[in-house]
Amino acid sequence: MSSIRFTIEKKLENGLGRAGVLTTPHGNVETPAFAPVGTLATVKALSPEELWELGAQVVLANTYHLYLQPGDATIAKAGGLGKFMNFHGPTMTDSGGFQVFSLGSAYKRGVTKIAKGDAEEAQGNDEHHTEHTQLMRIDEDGVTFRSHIDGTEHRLTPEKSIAIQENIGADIIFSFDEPTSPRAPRVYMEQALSRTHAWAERSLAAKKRNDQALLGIVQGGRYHDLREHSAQFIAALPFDGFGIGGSYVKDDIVNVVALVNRILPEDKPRHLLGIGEVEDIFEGIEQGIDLFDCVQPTRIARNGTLLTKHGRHDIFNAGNKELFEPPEWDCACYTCTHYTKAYVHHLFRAKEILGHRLATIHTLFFRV
RNA sequence: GCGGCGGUGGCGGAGUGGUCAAUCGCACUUGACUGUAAAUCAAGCGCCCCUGUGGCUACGCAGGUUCGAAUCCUGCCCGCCGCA
Repeated sequence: MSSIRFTIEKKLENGLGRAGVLTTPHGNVETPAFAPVGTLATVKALSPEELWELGAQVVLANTYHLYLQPGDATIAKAGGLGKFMNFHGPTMTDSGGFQVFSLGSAYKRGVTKIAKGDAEEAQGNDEHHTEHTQLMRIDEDGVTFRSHIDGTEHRLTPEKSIAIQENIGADIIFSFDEPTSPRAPRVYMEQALSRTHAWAERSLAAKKRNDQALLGIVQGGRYHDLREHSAQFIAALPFDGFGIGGSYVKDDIVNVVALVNRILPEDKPRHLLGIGEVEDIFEGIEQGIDLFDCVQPTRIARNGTLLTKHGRHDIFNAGNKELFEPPEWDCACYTCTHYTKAYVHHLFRAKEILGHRLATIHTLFFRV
């Protein structure tokens, strides 16, 4: 018996796309939906009320970060994530798997999970893959890492990740996985994939609470045959839904998603982890994705880039100085109905906090 | 008037005989950002072009010493401080 219910209400005639409703203990999510990322139990720069008002239905927080601070036991005492951060809607937590990548093979190397260029280019072996400064050490059983905050050593395993996520208490949780660099050698991706699969089974076995939905994560990097194998393996396990994770070549994301979604069971929700940008979302929806999360809108907004129908708008640029018009003319968000580009530009120049808030409100409204 | 200190790129401020178009910070210009190590990071920032181990002009002004001066000497101008 799953703690969530997923109902498909409409489907594309010739394709994988669908719209539905995901019912959780903390309310419904009309899918497809975008989950703003609130890593540390806060979507940076916004209050939960503002988040709700701009249309966010669900928030994703992070296991690794909340385990380090304030500690999952504290959140449990507070009554769980939603109560702790005063967000009354559905919540989810990533398993900490992504930090195996971001603090591991990607650490201090300017590597992201998405390789630009084409598939051919990305084939290049990553010679430094195993030997450079990183905060993670991976073995078959789990991961030993050093806190990026104070350097203390910690251990994360599938069992530990699930225990922490049960303490945090989100409605939807994820299995512990190992995303790889898009440039990692195939041999390494195969090893990582078999770990991810073993960890998926252990995550399921470790689960105790029955009021949380556990989603299994499909990996396989940029290799289609590995993706296919992974989708089949994960689909066969009794998860409440699925996450698609890992690394891609930019233009190939849509193909990987289509490939995986043709294999995953139709009646369970599918979450495309950490994606994405505007085009990625349109393509993902078309290929049957129900849920997205991504740091991109909140991060670029804080760094001065607003998203609009007409593309990116860098509010920091000098040209905005005397543009006394809304960031986007026909936008109904709080920022656009009350403030001008000139003002938001001024706030960014002056390093005023309100600038980050107004930029985030607009860009997240646009994305959601 | 005398004495002391000081005048360097938009600003602050290094440098005190050669490797100086000149450390660094700020400001400015532009770019990046995809399960947040991120209110972060990167590049540029005298002028010119064939964009380079390229050319030219620069360290208050004018002279001088030296193979070579932002750096030493002389005079002048300006600022601050002290004494008259």
